[in-house]
Amino acid sequence: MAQTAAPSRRRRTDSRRRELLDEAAWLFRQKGYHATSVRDVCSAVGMLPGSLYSHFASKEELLVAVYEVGIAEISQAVASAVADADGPWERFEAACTAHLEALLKSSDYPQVVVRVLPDDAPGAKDQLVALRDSYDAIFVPLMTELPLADPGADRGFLLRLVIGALNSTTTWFRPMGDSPRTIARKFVATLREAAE
Amino acid sequence: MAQTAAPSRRRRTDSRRRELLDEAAWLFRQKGYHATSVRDVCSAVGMLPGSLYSHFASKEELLVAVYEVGIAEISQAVASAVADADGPWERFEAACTAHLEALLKSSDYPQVVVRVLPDDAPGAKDQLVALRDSYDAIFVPLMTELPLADPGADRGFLLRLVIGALNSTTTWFRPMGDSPRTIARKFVATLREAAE
Amino acid sequence: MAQTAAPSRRRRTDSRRRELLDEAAWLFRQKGYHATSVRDVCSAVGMLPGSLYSHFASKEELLVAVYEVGIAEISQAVASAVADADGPWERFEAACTAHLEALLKSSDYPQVVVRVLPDDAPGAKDQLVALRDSYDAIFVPLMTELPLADPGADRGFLLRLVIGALNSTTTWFRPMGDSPRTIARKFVATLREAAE
Amino acid sequence: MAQTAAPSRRRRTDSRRRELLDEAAWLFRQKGYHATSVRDVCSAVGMLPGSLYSHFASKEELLVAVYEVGIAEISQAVASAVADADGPWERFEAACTAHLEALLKSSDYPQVVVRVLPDDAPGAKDQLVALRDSYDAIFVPLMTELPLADPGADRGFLLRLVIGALNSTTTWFRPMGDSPRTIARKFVATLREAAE
DNA sequence: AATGAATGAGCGTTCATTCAT
DNA sequence: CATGAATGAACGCTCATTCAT
Repeated sequence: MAQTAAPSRRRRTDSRRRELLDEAAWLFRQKGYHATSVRDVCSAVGMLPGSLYSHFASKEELLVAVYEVGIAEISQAVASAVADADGPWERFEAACTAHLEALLKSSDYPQVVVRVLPDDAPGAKDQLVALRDSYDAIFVPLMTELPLADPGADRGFLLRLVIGALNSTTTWFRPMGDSPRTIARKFVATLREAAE
Repeated sequence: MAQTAAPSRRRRTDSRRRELLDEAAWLFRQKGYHATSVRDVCSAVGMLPGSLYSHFASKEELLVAVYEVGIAEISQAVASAVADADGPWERFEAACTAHLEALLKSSDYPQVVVRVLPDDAPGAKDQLVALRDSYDAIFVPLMTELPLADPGADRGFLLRLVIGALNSTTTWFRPMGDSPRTIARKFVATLREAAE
Repeated sequence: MAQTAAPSRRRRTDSRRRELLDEAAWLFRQKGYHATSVRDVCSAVGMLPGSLYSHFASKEELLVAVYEVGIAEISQAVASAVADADGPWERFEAACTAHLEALLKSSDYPQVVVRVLPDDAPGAKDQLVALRDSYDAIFVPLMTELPLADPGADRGFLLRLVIGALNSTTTWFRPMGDSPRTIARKFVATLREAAE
Repeated sequence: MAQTAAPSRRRRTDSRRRELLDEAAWLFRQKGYHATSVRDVCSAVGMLPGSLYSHFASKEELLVAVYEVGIAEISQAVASAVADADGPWERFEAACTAHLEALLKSSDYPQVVVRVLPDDAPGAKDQLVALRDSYDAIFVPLMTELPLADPGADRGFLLRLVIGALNSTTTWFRPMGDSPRTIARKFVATLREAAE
């Protein structure tokens, strides 16, 4: 009974932080990092510019936090999709589907990872690169187990192209057209024909 | 006699303009549009910030000019490569090779087209989008004539993925590794196996 | 029984207040008043910035409190040194020695009085000036009783120069060089020769 | 005739810079470095805050420029006073008189050197210390040639006390009281009696 | 007594751009 | 064509302080 007080304060605090993150994710995705000012983010959640610094030490740290959520969301989506699939091609397609759905639906966070380059925040570059790498690592075993016609194919090379192709969908995807799932199916079908 | 003065003056002017373009291309490619200031560009060519406006009406117009050169360079490279090739797959591979070479070698201009999004310069967005589209148009007939296993395949969709994959090379390409030509050959070989 | 709680709590409170004072003295002496933030002081004692206001009404009042300790320490040192000395020159030298030792050894408080000007805290200026004056007053009788060669000398004027000279030692004193006591002896010896 | 155009522009430019310097000197002297904002300085000369940066790269560089003028003024005053005097004590007194007059009359610049500590501008500390040292160096030969009763006296030590005493006059000097010249005469007379 | 989120004002500085010279 | 001082707005951030908890 009496316990509700503390959690409620904590919840309100967390919710303010979350509001800032959500708004930053939206703006970073939409306008990019440099074109989004701290004032933009704060005024969108009804705060004064200085108040952001109760939650994040700097604009760069805010970006890192958005990146972390983005990577967490897409990583988790891919990991759980892969866990449910049987067979190497099926796992690969499941991963691509999950990747595209995370990227193209609802949440803004994963798109920030694609749009905002680590170079945009020099002081946080290493953290951002590490986060990106940690995600790419998920795909490596999936790629490795793929039974390709040419077993000596450069799979690291192919993986980079695959991710490049998938991420480029963010620039032309429209909700009215093919769904992320359909895009992924078409994409993998093309590759699979090539490989077998 | 008296006419010689004008051309020589014009030539000097053009060369200053070209210096600004070259420097802007280098900086936009390296740091992006927002992270590059008019000051950066001017001081790199030994000018004061205000002097840029003798050559370009605004920073956005400077970007448009860089875009134009970038599109012109890569378009011309692709067009002439395609003209020299026989057969649909050969033409397609020639186009991809020329695209990658234009993107990854020597000139900074084409990379600016890939790195700087039209959204970064709202006032020039339409021009930038039109330039991008004019380039993509070159690939459409090449894609159309490709003899795919599934003749009903969505070729517009495939084209976007292909260009996305090719452009993503800018983020990981290193001069010490595979050459652009090699990358293109591997890439097309994979697709060709898939298609036939 | 029940009374023991209160004193112990009070003691804890006092100790927190003292920690803040000590840290403020150190920082005001080292970096000056304006260059020291409330944050600096609080974080150095493991408090949050707002918590200072449980102990002091404002940053200016904190400065006043530090000043008070500084004046108290140096006044007491000088007074007790003077009490132990015989003869006007001896008393004067004892005062100078005590002044320099208070200023240059261990405690940070008296140095704050020298470094931080009353003007730095406009709202507390009068209090700070009064504290400084109360200290200078200790020297007045010592100066008055000094048997100078020229009995009509302007002793108020000399006193200000003496204190100015003594206080300037804070800018160049190094613990490895002459001790405060030695500096004082040399200094008074010079003056004494002049006077007699 | 035609030459007047260029100089007049230059003169106006220089005069804006000089206005900024004068105002900065006044404010730094009056309120200190930290308590004076760039906005204070600019608005006092009818400029916008950003416009200062056409003349000085930073607030610290503005301080350095003020310091330089202050050191130049007082150095030149002392040097020319010394050149006109005969005899070691006469030269010493001339130097003290010039020092005090430079410090206490008309110009604000030299007082800034006394009031603002090198520590206040960490990025410019070395320059400020070097400027201070360059001034002190002027006094060294004057001190060295002084025929003291104790020829083995620590003249470096005495010099620091002398300068400390002289500079402390800035805190209590009032134009209605003794003139700088009178203060210097009294001061040197005291020392001279001591020495001979 | 202490927290910590929030305030409101202000900081030093940079920006793209203008314009008289 | 180029200068360079100036603009006006905005930048990321820090400040002393408040107050509900």
